[in-house]
Amino acid sequence: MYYKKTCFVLLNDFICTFYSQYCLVDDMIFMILIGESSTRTRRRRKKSKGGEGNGMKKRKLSEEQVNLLENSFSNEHKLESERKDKLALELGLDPQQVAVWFQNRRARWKNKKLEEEYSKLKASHEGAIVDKCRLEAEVLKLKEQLSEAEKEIQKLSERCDELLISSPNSSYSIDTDPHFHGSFVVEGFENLCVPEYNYGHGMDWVNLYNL
DNA sequence: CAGAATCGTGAGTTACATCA
DNA sequence: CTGATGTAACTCACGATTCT
Repeated sequence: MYYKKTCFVLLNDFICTFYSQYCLVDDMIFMILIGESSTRTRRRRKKSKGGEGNGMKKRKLSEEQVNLLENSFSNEHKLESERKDKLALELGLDPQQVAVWFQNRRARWKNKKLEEEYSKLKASHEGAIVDKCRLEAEVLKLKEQLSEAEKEIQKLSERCDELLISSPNSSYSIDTDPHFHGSFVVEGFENLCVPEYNYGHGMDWVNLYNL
């Protein structure tokens, strides 16, 4: 049986090759599809006028048939030979039709699954973008706060300089005042630890905490 | 073991039916 | 009537299994 089918396919291949070479294209014969995108050649099915010709007229499966097929598909996506024959008998269809239906149904199922997966990934991606925006806004806000703090420190530093210049002979000096040894505290920055060696004019230490 | 035949399947395509 | 869409049917390639 398959031998006959193979012979038919081979014969078709021969006919197609022949006609493609000699460009004898007729509505009643197969044509060769020469695709640019594909390396392999495909036979183009001829249009069946009124359901005659090589193939049976395409007919829609009844609701009952589809329901039964769907039921069977939900149980098992693969179709063994026995099940195929049994289903075909039950549905009054050709086993080949059942096989084709399962084949197409698997393709549809796969497409649907891909679409669902894509939707999930898209939603997750959009969520990540929202998070990113929120974090960027937070970073901006923190940078502003830091800038304000720097300005405040700068002001204090300048004030210290002024005090030193205005009273050079005063016994009240940074060197002698124990309050200026070690770290000092700026209002609102109690937890900020300033290194002892660098509380002069420079703001370099601040950069240590810069983002 | 090699090669041919057979079978099942995925991927891609075509043609037809249906609907807005 | 027409274009879009869904789907049955088809083609091809390929891997696995069976046969010779």
